Amino acid sequence: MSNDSIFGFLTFNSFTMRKKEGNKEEDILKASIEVFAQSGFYDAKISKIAELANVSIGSIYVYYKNKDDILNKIFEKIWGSLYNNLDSLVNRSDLTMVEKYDAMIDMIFDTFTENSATAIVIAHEQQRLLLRNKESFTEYYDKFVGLGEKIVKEGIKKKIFNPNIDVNIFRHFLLGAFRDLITSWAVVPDEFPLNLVRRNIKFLSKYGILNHNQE
Amino acid sequence: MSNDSIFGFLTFNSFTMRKKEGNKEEDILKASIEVFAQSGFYDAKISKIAELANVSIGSIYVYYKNKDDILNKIFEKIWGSLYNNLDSLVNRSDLTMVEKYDAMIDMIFDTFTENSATAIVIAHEQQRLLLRNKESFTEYYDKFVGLGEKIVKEGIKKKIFNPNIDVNIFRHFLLGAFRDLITSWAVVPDEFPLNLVRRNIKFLSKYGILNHNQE
DNA sequence: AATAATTTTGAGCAATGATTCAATATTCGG
DNA sequence: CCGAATATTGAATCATTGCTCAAAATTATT
Repeated sequence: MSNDSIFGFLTFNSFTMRKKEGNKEEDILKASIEVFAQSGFYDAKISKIAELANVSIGSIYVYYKNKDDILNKIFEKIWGSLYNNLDSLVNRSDLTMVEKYDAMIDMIFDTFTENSATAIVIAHEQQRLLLRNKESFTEYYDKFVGLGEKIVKEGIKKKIFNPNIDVNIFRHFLLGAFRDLITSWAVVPDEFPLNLVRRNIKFLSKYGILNHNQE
Repeated sequence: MSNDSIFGFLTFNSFTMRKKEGNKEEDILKASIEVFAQSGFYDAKISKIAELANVSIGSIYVYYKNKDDILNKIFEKIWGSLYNNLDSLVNRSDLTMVEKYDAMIDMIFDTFTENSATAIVIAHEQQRLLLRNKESFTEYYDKFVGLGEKIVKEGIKKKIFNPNIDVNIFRHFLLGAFRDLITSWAVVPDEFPLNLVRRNIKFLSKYGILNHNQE
């Protein structure tokens, strides 16, 4: 009974506790991302996910409540990651506002291109989920957006960004543009060389928001 | 036999031809747009559409081959309308390039805001349909995009627009931004006053593409 | 009014695919 | 190797809903 401890009451009945093999939970999530990206949420078959994850159908329901739950976990994970990355960026004082803005774009860009299947899933399903789940469908998504707006507002206060721009509208403008471009890239990568897309997003969005270019 | 004429061979067997009442075909389309916008294509029930259109379930299948067919007709109609409007704009020689560009934005904006439910349907389903139907899912959509690119290219040739911008990327940038903003407006109109959205789209997109603002 | 043609109807068929759960397999401490 | 606890399985269940089609209703013609 080597697992005994004075804090034993805090642990799950820890002896005769069988360890789960491999990491089915993660395998299922990865497979789901692929299948959702390929077929869209509604045409995605649980059986196909099970097959791809090398797991039985029943196992899926051990780790996830249902099909929707899988989708939610996918969002939770990617927006959590984006939030954390943006969080460590937002308070850096060694960057100018423009550098910070560029870094934000790079960060979003990198995250999505490194997870292109997830990007497709988000591009396809997020709008619908936001509607269904009117109030905050993901804690992290809201936090992420909050941080993004913070950067833009800071830029406005420092008169680097155009104060006539509505921050909320700019947010949708940028994320919307992002979404279409990332999806297009993920579907036909050859038509959308990454460097080109990144450069264009930066240029187009920046010179729409910089004070620079006022009449 | 008052319907007889020397062109009688051109008419359908015109006697004993019963006229259909009202306009079920259109009623069904309108109801579908509402239901699709409300619930999304997959959660939309044919029975609900029938109810809203004041029509029996069976009638729907007289006018449309199946559920997908209805969606296609919705796209065909809105993109056809957009194409026609843009077509009469593209060759006008009484406008400067900037005026023409602004008019294009206004035209898209007006069409979508006058048909906000359709706008939501497009925002939600188009990506998926484009994927599924890789090659040209709507004749009019492709034509519309072609005209849009023509305007931008003309602007570039006249050195009004920045020649370093990739036209294809700019197209996705603009339409993507549009999509998110129109959807957001349609869902929570109070948070997105139309005039403000329109002005911001124009400003943000223009000053990203005008030669004006180069460093 | 009778007939014929067309339109409308909606209960029920059929297919689909998410989810369940009783049975089986695996692991672990002893 | 045993027994207890946990993990895995996938055939069977169950609910859902798109779509069909035989019957009923409507309209036009004579």
